[in-house]
Amino acid sequence: MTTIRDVAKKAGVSVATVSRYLNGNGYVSKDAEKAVEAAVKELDYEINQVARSLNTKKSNLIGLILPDITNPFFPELARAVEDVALTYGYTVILCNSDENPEKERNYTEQLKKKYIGGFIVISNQLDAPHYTDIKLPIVALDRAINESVPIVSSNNREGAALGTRALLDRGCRNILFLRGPEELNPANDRYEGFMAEIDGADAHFSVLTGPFHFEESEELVESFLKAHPETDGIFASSDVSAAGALKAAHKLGIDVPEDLQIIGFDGISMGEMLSPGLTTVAQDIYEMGAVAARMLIKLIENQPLEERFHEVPVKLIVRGTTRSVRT
Amino acid sequence: MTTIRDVAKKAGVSVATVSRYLNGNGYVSKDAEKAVEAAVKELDYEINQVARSLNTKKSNLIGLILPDITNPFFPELARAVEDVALTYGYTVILCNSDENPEKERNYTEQLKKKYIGGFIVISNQLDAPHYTDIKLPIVALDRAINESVPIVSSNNREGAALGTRALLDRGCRNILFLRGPEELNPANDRYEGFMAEIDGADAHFSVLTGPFHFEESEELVESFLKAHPETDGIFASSDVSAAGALKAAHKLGIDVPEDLQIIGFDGISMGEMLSPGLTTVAQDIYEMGAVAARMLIKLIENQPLEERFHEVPVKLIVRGTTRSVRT
DNA sequence: CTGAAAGCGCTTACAG
DNA sequence: CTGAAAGCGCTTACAG
Repeated sequence: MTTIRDVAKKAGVSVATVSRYLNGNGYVSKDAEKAVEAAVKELDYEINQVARSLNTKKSNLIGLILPDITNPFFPELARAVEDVALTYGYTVILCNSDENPEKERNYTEQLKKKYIGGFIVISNQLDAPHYTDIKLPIVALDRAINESVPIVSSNNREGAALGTRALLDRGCRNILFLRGPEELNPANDRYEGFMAEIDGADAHFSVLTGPFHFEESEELVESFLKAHPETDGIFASSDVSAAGALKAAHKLGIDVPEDLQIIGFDGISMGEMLSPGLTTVAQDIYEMGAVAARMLIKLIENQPLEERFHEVPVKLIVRGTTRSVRT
Repeated sequence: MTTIRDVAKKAGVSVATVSRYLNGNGYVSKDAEKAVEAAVKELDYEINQVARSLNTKKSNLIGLILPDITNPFFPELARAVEDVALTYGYTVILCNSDENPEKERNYTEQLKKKYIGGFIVISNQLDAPHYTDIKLPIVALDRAINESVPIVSSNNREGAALGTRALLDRGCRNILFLRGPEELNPANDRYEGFMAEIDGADAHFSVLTGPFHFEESEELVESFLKAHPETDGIFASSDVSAAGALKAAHKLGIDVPEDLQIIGFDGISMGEMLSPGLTTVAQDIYEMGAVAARMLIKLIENQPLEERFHEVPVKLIVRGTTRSVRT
């Protein structure tokens, strides 16, 4: 392994000068610069990040804390984070938290010992001490808690209004809203968006609360549909629960979209694989991850943030679970 | 930040003794041990991994190199790797390669500078110099290349035979096999398994080669089905392409499973969300990732490996895209 | 069994 | 603009 010492020797300067050259700080004369540049190239020198970290107490590691990469919403987010991290020379550590504060704390503690640069976190525990006391840059994704940490999220409220309107415009008059977990801010925002839009509309509606889970959604919807056969529209606040609703409808022999229209929320790729393809309010998941990563890196590098709250627009993707608009 | 020096002072011993105690190597007297233990507890001391790494030229980082976390096969694998890594005190770095050798090389190079412990890699490039010359433990997943690197994979051949037999047993006599990319070993093994089983069976068959991609599979199957309406069974060598086949069938108004039965391969969770639910040859994806992680950690810690080639069994999960067995 | 000392490969005041 | 030197927080022969 060639070290900064080897480079210094070959270039005929001190290691301090090489270090200054490498870091682009401090003064380095043109001559020295050239000599070092040549030596670096000739020796194929690459800096030892560990040694550097020990001095600077920083590393180019960033931590991505999310509930479970197995949840179809997260892989695309992780991909985006990794892509931009790579661009800026950072490396990402994957941390599945299972929404468990103990696991989250364990990660933040362990990684601080590695002088990790900062965290992107998707969690409901953002006000827990291991985050508030962390003294490291962090950016929240998807789930806002308070003003103190920068956040990027979708416009969930507007998205829900969009989906609701879509159902209404397509003639639905007995709508079931599948509401997500009450401890999730995005789910609550979607609920509010739905309520705001349905309010005053010429339609009946019901709300069912449940997790963003396929089987449970399927069962929930199946029994609801049995009890309320007049239901002609379902707005699920996640694609996975929409898939559950669709499956329930199929099981009951209900024609989608003729007799029942379904709209999901998220825009995960599974949506198009269903039959019929799932109409959904799509988040720009990749964009969310990319923006969050860029924000975090700015924070790490002490650059100013233009905004501490970034909202990514949402759009309706119309596929087979809805009919054409009635005029 | 409290350092080993603080602990030494408080315990009234030298830093060398504290270090020995911490690493459990070298002799430490009972008395010294107690004193250090107490000091560590009292000061809430935790070792600085970066400083340690600089000395040992090792870290408890492991790299997971995979094509794209966005491909539904990989998240569960990543989850398993992370789970066992955590158990052993390791941390995983996520690397999306896009099957691009340049990106892979870049990761292995960059991470070596961080004294990464080793890699778990899913790649077709295992014989590229950046792997063969790496001088670091690596374990291959899913795709074997040669004897030199330990590998864990599914019994793809047997799995394919299993799926083929399932179609035959259920009365299929005109079978389409959706073969995956020819550069993928697992895909080839599945092809061989299919051929071995179909050979001599009282059935016609065709083979279509294509990527494990939803839309392309859908298009491929749609035109095939138009040209060959007598097709009564499709065995796709991935769940995603099976989903494409199912969608094509729906589009053409073909009754699945009455007139056409479909079996996939992989066992990803999307399978159950389809309607009807996808019958599939399921790999134990989590187990594969877990075994690979355990193997890698053994390698990193210089423990003997019982086996350099681990094959994880595969099983048929029967859902709605197949009928009951004809007797 | 234990400690002083050198060393891992960098960075950063400081003096010149 | 540059170099000598101390230091980041550990580990590890080596001598005792």
